[in-house]
Amino acid sequence: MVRGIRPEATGREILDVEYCPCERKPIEISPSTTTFRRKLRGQTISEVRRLAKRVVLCLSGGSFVVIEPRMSGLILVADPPTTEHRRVCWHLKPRRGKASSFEFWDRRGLGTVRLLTEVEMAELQERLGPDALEVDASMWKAILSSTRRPVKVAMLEQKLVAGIGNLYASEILHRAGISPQRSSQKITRPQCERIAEATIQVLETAIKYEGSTLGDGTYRNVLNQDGSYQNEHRVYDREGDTCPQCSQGVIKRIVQAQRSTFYCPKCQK
DNA sequence: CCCCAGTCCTGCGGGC
DNA sequence: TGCCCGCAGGACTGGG
Repeated sequence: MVRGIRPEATGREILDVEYCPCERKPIEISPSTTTFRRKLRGQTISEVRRLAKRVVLCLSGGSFVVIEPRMSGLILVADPPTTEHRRVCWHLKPRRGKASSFEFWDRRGLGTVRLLTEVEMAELQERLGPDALEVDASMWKAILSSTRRPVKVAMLEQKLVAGIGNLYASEILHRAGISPQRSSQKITRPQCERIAEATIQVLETAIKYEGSTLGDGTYRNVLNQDGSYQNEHRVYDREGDTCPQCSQGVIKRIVQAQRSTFYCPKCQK
């Protein structure tokens, strides 16, 4: 999302913000919609950054717009098929060859959009663990030593390590050859090395392939095009398939912390 | 502290 | 066919 929106939004002035043009239950936005609009108008987007699973628009005045898409949120710069799920729309000062607006589009409406001060932004960063792409083996060892929860559940805790989602936790552990049910505390140093390596491999490849678009059409890029990482999934949503790693195990689905986990009981120990 | 269930929403596909 | 149910790349809260 950041790579898609960055060339369109960087250096652009915000003329106006439209809030929930779709007539659905409003998504969470803060501060109030009127304050949000008033404080954004006339500001320039100086930079677009990623903060774990969030998209951050850095504003010229020193504040930040933090977009948290959660399950079904998207940022779109092309005209979407419908305006039905358009939740927030940013209108930009026209520039040749660039989109005149972009929007936060969210089918389920679980996503949030917030305007934060520098202090609030710092507080948010403090609540998050280190970014998953920056965590090496010794950091993983320290992180996983701090909890007794199953390793897959721990990997989803954003205060321990930030940026890993449910789908990717299963994929990472499969590539690392570690059971999702193993207690975090029992993960060895060599296993931490495999987790560090697999995390970077999976996340970087998923970014390159522009994410996973599942059956009901979840993630899409800013042009509303499907991603293709779903074709690279080795376990997620592949219950009953033969394990592509060991060619012997059958991929199993279990529930951990109320969320689906997929793994190969044969080669993940 | 840890852990779980419930909650916020909409929409899709499977089973009956 | 129609309906109901489970389930969905997430995160927070409250209670045991």
